[in-house]
Amino acid sequence: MIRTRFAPSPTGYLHVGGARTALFNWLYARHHGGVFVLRIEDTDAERSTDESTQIILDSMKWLGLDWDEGPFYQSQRTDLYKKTAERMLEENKAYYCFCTPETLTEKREKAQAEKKAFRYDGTCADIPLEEARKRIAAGEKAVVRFRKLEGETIVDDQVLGPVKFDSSVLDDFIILRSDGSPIYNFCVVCDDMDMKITHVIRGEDHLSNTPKQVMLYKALGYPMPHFAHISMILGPDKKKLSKRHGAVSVLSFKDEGYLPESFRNYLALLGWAFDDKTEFFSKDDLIEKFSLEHVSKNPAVFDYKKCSWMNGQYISKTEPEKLLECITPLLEADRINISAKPLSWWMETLNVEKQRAFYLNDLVKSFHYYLDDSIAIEPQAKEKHLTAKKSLELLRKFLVLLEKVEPYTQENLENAFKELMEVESIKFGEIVHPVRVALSGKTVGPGIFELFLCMGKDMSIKRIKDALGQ
RNA sequence: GGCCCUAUCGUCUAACGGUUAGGACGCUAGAUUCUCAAUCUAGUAAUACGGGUUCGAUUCCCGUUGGGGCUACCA
Repeated sequence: MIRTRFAPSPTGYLHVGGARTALFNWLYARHHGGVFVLRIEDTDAERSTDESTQIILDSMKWLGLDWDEGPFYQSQRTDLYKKTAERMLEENKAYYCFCTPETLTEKREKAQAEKKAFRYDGTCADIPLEEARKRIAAGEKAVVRFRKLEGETIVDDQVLGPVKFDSSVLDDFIILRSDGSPIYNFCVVCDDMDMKITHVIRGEDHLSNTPKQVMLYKALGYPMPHFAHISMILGPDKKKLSKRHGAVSVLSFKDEGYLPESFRNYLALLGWAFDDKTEFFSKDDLIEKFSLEHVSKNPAVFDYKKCSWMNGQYISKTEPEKLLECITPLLEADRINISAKPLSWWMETLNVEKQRAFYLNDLVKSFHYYLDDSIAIEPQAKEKHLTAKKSLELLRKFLVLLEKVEPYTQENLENAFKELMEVESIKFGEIVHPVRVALSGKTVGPGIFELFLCMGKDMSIKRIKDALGQ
């Protein structure tokens, strides 16, 4: 049975990189009919917050990444870590260290000044356990250090292949703080073992930690999980993607009007590809086709343009019923009254407007010009099409014809335009632009007849009158 | 500084020793007797560099350079 896990630390929102890690773990588990575990790594009491945990949970739900077990909280599992550490102490695989943070910092700075790598010098490595216990009983503070293994450690990575680390680059690292709380590298091993994780899929920033963990597995006599490290996600400047680059939290994409399925699709394409042409994948496609073999090794730059293009593609392919459901809260937030129009009108208008929307918010904006009492005309649009005397004159004449259109159909609207074009001997383009700007306040939008039909006769007349200042 | 990962169009990527190096985003141009940021069509653009191995290297090996990561009583 394949078991994967996503183990974020709740020190902020869930960002793009974390989301992709979660996605790959989830996909791998689902593809193999395995189990996906969620574990919150909150052993850093200083930085972990409940709000962050909630945001992470919300983000995952939005992306549709459902977990089978958890969320487990490391802060509630200290017994496991303490017992394991105690066992290691007894077996002489770990030892108490009384060096103070101050002396350690001093030594580290000195090493840095000499441009040497700092490694713990083993000052306390030979203190007998009994003596150490007496000193602790007497009130001294001590951390627990792991006695590192000698020789070469090989991480057989599922994405990168075998990666060698020499023992000399590591030192006797701390597994328990002086207050008895456990350190990340130690918890991970205890938990992954306890939760029977078979595949550890995580960001490449954890690759350097892996030899430490491999040593712990060996020392503890635990079976080794498979490791798979996926490359970092970069910003346009090729630096690790961060706040500096703009929106990076998953929820901000939600707020910007992304559909979770499109965002998930784009995320999957960052570091993974199925073949040389397919790029649209439904949830089921992703589950069926995902494999670690097709994960690429090199870092990927997050392309906001392609991401929004993909969102636009999804929006235009989405059924209007579904779209209305998605934007209902947004409409309400914008005080647009949904019951002001029949459902059929919403469906028709959504089908028209979805064609060129990139974000759900674009859709919401478009409903303002259909439904608001009055609209603001974009300055540039007004300048270009509603300022020249001739434009206004034509618009005035068109209004007269429009009022007589009955019944209000595309054919009759076309005839109204034709009549004006003949009488004034003008081209379609000369009248269509002023009309469009009058109706919507914008220079771009749906076809003019679609716009008229969705807007309705009364509102169309009102918009033109408003534009003429009547 | 030390250690580790990595290198195909500007970007995401396909090719797993033999292809006119493919697709997508972007960009440019044309089309749409109505707009465009939509749509359609066309075009632009890449194997970082230097050595090997091989009949043959994008592909395998080594080095250089570039990019990234780690180097805490953070995760």
